[in-house]
Amino acid sequence: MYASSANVSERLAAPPALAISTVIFALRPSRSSGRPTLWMPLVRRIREPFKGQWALPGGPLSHTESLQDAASRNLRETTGLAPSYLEQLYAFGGLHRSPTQRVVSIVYWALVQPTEAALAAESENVKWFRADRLGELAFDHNAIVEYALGRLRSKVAYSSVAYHLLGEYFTLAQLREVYEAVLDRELDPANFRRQVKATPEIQETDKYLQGGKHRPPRLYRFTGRPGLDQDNRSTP
Amino acid sequence: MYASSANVSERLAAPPALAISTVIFALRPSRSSGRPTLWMPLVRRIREPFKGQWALPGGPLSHTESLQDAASRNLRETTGLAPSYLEQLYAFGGLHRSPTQRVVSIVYWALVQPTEAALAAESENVKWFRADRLGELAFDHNAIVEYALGRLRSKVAYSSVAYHLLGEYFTLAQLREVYEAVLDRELDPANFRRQVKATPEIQETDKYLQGGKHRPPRLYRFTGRPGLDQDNRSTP
DNA sequence: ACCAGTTATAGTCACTTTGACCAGAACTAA
DNA sequence: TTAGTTCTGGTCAAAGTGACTATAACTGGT
Repeated sequence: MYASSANVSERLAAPPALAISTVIFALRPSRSSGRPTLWMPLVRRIREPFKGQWALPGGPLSHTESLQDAASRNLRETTGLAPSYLEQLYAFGGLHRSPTQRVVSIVYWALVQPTEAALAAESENVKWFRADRLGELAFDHNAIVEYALGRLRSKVAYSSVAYHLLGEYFTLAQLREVYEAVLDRELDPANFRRQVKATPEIQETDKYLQGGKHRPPRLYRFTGRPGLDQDNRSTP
Repeated sequence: MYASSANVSERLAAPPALAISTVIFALRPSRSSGRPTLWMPLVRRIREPFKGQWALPGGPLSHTESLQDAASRNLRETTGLAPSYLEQLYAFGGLHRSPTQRVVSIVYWALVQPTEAALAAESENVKWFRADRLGELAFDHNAIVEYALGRLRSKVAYSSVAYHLLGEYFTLAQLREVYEAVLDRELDPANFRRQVKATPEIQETDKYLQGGKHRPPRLYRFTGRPGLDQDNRSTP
């Protein structure tokens, strides 16, 4: 790495290091209640600083890729995941984020669908955690995750990102559980249904989810934009 | 600068350059109508690339300052302004933003009060432009300004940033003119008044604006947070 | 002193949205 | 067949919003 072999004065002369990291959200059933909850993959640091601690997936920025491509590649390399939604979160550039060098991290956040998330590679150094039960992470990554959670909550409330946490077909109850998991409060099923059915991006299908213990609910699908970052189309 | 004295292979090996830029908004009376409109200061490029063209104020990131401090300093140095609001906008990192080297720009946006803006230094190389009548700017700065305008509009609509474009005391008509200038549409005075008076951050004073040609309007003040970036307090 | 002109401010009314709640429909399990 | 559960459509009151009307309060001119 850049600074690891340099002495103090060389480190001060060098430009700040630039890194890309990603906060990845996916739904998994809670062990206790079985209801969907937010989980995220973390990677174990194999070097100092913070060796052995868990951290957000990330890495340096290559010269031949855009910021978003770098985030996307990083996500794929570390977790094997392809996100259904990817958006820039924030650039973190505090002076003492890393004890060994000055690092500016441009952080993205991603949503992946449950089918993808289920077959995500887990290993000694890649593991999934409940977003509300992370331990102490490396660097300032706890603060970054909190910030990302805040963004996810506000975006779920006013835009239609929640669909990117689900597969192509879903019931309104499943969709409601997503909202409940993210917003951390219960929603009235009838009122929720009314609001969702008022949004034009929701399409009613002829299919029903069979196999449940009760009345089979109708399946819906989301017909909005493909989710991959409408922002960045205008912001290279 | 880093790459200007390097050859092609050295340039490719070097890490991407990191720059801080700022989009600065202030209100000034329009020449034609006299009503307040959005203006912003730009600086003239004195080197290649884009020598002679207008660009956003910006510069490299020093090692001893945070991203926000860098934006703040830059703003002060180039225009002499102290912002009343400052927030990170976006990190732009497309591959071909600059023809000579790979540059990642972390862009901030700022609001300054009219009293400040009035005594801002203008010179051969620093000039104010109407935000809706910029010429062709250097790099991708036109796109960045458009993005900043979008952010300003949406933030004005749902949060209380508009106050940072005004002084301490203001009439509701002045506040409405700010909203009209930013949102670019007329608002009903009575309904606007009703909404503003419903927000707890607005304080009615005993003072009235004298000297007008008509009934003197009451002065109000904004008692919300000091505007300097509540975001960054939690995001170092 | 009065009036015309203009803005400030309060209020009305219809319409929409939202939260709380109720009730029947449709299925499964026993 | 019945009990249990969820799905689904509906009502109702409260709150918010846009369009509009009317009065209050000032200035400037006659």
